[in-house]
Amino acid sequence: MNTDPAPAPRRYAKGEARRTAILEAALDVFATAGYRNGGLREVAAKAGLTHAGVRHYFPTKLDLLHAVLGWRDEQAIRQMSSLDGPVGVLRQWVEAARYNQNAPRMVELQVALAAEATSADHPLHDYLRERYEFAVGFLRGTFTALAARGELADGVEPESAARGLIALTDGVQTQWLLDREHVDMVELVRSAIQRLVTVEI
Amino acid sequence: MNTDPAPAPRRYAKGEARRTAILEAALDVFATAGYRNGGLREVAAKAGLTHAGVRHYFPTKLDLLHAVLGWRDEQAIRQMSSLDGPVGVLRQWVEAARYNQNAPRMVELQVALAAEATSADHPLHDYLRERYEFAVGFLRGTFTALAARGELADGVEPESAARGLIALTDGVQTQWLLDREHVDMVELVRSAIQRLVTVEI
DNA sequence: GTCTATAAGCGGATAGAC
DNA sequence: GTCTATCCGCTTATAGAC
Repeated sequence: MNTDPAPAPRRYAKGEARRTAILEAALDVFATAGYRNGGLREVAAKAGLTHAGVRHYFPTKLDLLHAVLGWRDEQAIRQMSSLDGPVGVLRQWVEAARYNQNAPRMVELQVALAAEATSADHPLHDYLRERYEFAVGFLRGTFTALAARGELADGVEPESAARGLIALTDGVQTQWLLDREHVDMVELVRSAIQRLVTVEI
Repeated sequence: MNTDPAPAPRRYAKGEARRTAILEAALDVFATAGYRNGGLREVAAKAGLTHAGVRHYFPTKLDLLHAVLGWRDEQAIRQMSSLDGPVGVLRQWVEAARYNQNAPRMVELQVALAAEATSADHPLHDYLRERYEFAVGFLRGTFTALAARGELADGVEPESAARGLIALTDGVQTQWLLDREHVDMVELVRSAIQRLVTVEI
């Protein structure tokens, strides 16, 4: 009979390392060439295997991209949700901009993706819609909570403040990619938020 | 002998008229079918000549696109500059958003272009950089003029207000393309501007 | 630049080595 | 479980005539 204790539910070390290598390669490729132009074979080459090997971990190309984006989304959401209140959320929003300022590839990916997934027939169209819907709802809730505390600036409406902040954050990325020396994403996002609330951000 | 007075130093009327006709046709075609799908023959037909005729004025399709964008920029700038003051400029900025709301293909063209011309090696990279540089300078001047009139909201700095407004205007387009029913570009732009100034927009 | 035909490359699927 | 070799159907890129 088996006297061993139940094995710990761990992932296989080699597989995990490969997975990470593939995700890093995919981020690089998608950020440079975009989702449509970036190829599985190029990702595979960067990760040191064949395209069929990549598909062992990520059955479809879309699964791969979702994995890349999902990791980042999860992290961001977890960080913002763990904060003690709406002010913390907005401060974390600024921190996300700071993080992006050190991850130009990720910014390129996001900008490229947002543009190409605009077409209704793009495979990521629905994903992106849901992502924006979630973000708008999340920020709308944040601004509503601030309104209840009386910490919202006069005339600020939660829905349009949410959409506006997201829009500005997106647009700032384009300007930053075009001229990184003269565009300060963090300060632009921070000052925009500051204009929406009465508390110090 | 020639008794006519010396001709005024003017451009060739026919060539200029043709040029304008082609640009109008190209704007229409690109805005309707997009840059990739819009064909020179369709542009030519709308302008009343053959595709070879179009190429006489614009050697390549990219030249034509560049000319269309520059032409449209000039028009927008002329409209904004002809206004009696900085408040008029901001109101015209809102009107530009309203115009875009009726030209979805044009918006798609702009969004796609802004993203792909982000790469340093894109043929329109320099054009886009200069376009943003000019727009930032123009709006910075507008906000500076408002500051001199005491019509700027507290804590608004012209440079970041200019970059922020441009960023928001860009970002709103992406959201609108993803969900035209729930995104009101005009109101989002207007309310953002309203938060920057003390006068009614 | 467009058109047409051809070539190349893509994501995807399978069988099997280890 | 991990991964390669190889194939398929399809889309896209390319070349040459116009």
